[in-house]
Amino acid sequence: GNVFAFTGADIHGRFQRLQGNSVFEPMGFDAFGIHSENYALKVGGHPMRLIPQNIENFRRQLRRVGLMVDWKHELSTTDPRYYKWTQWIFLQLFKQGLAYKKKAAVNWCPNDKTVLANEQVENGLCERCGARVEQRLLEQWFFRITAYAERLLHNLEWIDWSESTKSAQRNWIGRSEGAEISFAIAEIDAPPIMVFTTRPDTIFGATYLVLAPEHPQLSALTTSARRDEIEAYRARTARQDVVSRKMGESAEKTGAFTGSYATNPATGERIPIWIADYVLMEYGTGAIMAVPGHDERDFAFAQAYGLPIVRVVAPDDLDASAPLAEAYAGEGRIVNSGMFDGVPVDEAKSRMTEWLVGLAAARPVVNFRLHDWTISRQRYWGPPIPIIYCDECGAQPVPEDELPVILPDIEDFRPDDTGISPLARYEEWYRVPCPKCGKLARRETDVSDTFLDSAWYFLRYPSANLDDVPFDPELTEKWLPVHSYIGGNEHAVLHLLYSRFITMVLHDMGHLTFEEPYTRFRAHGLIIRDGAKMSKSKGNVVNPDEFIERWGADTFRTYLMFLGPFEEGGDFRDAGISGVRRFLDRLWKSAHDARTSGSPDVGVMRKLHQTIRKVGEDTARLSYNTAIAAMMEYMNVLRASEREAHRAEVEPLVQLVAPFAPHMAEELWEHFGHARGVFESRWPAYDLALATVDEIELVVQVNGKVRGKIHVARDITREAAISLAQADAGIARFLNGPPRKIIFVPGRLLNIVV
RNA sequence: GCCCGAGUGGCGGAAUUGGUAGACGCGCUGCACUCAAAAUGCAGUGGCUUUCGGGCCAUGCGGGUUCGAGUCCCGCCUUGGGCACCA
Repeated sequence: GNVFAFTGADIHGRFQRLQGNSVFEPMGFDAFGIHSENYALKVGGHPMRLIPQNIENFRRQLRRVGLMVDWKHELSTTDPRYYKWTQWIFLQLFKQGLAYKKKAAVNWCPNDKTVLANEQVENGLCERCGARVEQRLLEQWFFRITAYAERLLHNLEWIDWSESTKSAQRNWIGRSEGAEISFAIAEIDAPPIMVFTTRPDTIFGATYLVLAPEHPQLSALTTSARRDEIEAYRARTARQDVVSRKMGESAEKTGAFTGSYATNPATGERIPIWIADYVLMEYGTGAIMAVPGHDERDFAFAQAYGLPIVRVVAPDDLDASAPLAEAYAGEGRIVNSGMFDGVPVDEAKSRMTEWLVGLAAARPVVNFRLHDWTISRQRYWGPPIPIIYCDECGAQPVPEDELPVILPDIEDFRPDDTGISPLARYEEWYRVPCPKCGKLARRETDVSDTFLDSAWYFLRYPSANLDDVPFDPELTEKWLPVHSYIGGNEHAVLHLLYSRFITMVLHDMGHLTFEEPYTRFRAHGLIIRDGAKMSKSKGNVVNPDEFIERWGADTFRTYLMFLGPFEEGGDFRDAGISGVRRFLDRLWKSAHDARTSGSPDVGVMRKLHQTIRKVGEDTARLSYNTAIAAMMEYMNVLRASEREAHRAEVEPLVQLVAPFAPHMAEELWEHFGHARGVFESRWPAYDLALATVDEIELVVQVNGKVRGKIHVARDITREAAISLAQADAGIARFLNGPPRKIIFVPGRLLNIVV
């Protein structure tokens, strides 16, 4: 999978270079994080010793694949010269108030013994190890990514990215427009309940309120008669883990009555306040107005507890008093809602919000699904968060000129279950003077999330060898933002979202002139083998070393690109590679047998220019499989001419194939006597006159069915085509009757309707 | 349930705007070369039918628009991915 992605990017880079562009193709290693640390724990080694060995192996393999990488700019996120600046970035966010510490319910992986970001939890399971994630109340560092939610969403409209990736980000950010509505409490003296809804138009149908079991206002609203039941319900739901709670969509709705009532601001009616675990504290205000007539979940709950169900929306063809057998969430007109009766749903949303705002009972609100990014990790293998806690001065940033805070080389780095990092066991490391008052203080012992390391690495590449700045302004201006980024969609809501956020922050602080890190992003597809995605756990991986050994790097690269559209991936079948090898062998042979005497064949040269055009266009849009097919097709023409090919017919093909098979192309280029490498040359230009087909097979249809083909000049006129078609015996026999209509598409077809 | 994407021969896949469906490759069949095999080269290869000219049917299913639909529209089915008791 890695070789597939890198090769695809490399071909693009090499192609751009042949186009005469300056290309910077960097490579780096991101080896901080749980993944590497767990590996070290498993094999009983130390990451500081193991990582360099692994990197060496990767480097060897990547070189073998033939990537045009500028190794002088290689970087490693575990290098203090790099993570010094990762810590610097933390401090920039801290300065802006975008890094803050709070105690909150966070995702805790009991297996990896650390906190995880929301983005690292899939269906309640740790994306890394698959353990069930628990909720723990811990004090953690957060990045205020939610402050950028609107912009992260908005910019998706203009950045040139794969639609699938943009769609994943949109879903993740999860913007919804609605209103926060205030429900006053009836009878007792308590502050109102705020609810969030996207359907303010249905407020006349709100027959009860529901709070999340953890809602902070709950105890004030629980009557003494109900206290025992409420407490019992809370205890029962609190015990359930995240997974079983969230999988409850189809399960029965349960809840408990608080004993208190609120007033519906639209109807003035007294409605009961309940708690139920189908309302989540993490979203909106942690409370909802229940509209059982028009919300599936509310409907199920109302049925279970015998609460009133009122219709306030009716489809156009239905009576307002028609009973509801199930929640109706479709289009229609407002009913049973006083002066709003008859208003279409869409219009009612804004009109009713306005009305409620006028009553001081509501305000328009936009809610996001996106949460702030938890970046603390209670693990060893990461950059220490550069903060010092002082009893007098509080949390103090480490002064920038004291960076990096070096991760100490310690023997026992195993994580434990305390929610505290292993670094906290090393007093000699964490005891430091307060940077402000000088009194004895202690370092933050958590490290930062690996995704922070990779959220800015592209900025570092051009400046990889500079030690006094994270990224040099001039170099950054010259090379960034990244013009072409190719990656996997698994990073859509992780790396790709985080790096956009960090870039925006640095832009807003004046460190960058651009606010989006990657102007063009293309998600590559997945390699399938034996009917499944290639993965170590499925045991269907291919070792590149073996294939390169047997077939050569050029054949391996070209085959990977030939198996399907690059952006969709493909089916890796071991046998299929032989066809690509055959093609490269034939090219090798043709080049060596090429004659210089005589002149090239006109027909072959015509095909050559058509091929140059197609390969160029296809390669530019990452349609590598069709580019390769076009070269193969040309090779077939070259061979079918039953004579030795002329050098002029073969030489340009060497340049076309060079991005795919660079090693062989270099050899052949030298064979043709060039003193400089093939990548010093320019992509051959095609002659438009030659590349344009001048004679075509005009398709002749009768009543839309193909009845014949006539060989004609490309620019044949309608009249000439018609008379030629009528003269053709094979076609004429279908023309039984005078033509009623004739369609002529120049250069394409003629359709005679009789 | 909502949002993206995909369904085409035995297989992987082609078909810029509606205009010859199946390019290219694998596999398969036959032939040449060889003592033989491999490699290589040549020819054939969607299905059914045929008097060997051809004819009919075919792009997940059912409708529609059009002279003409893999491509556009409506309704489904299957499948990959994202989100999901998100109000």
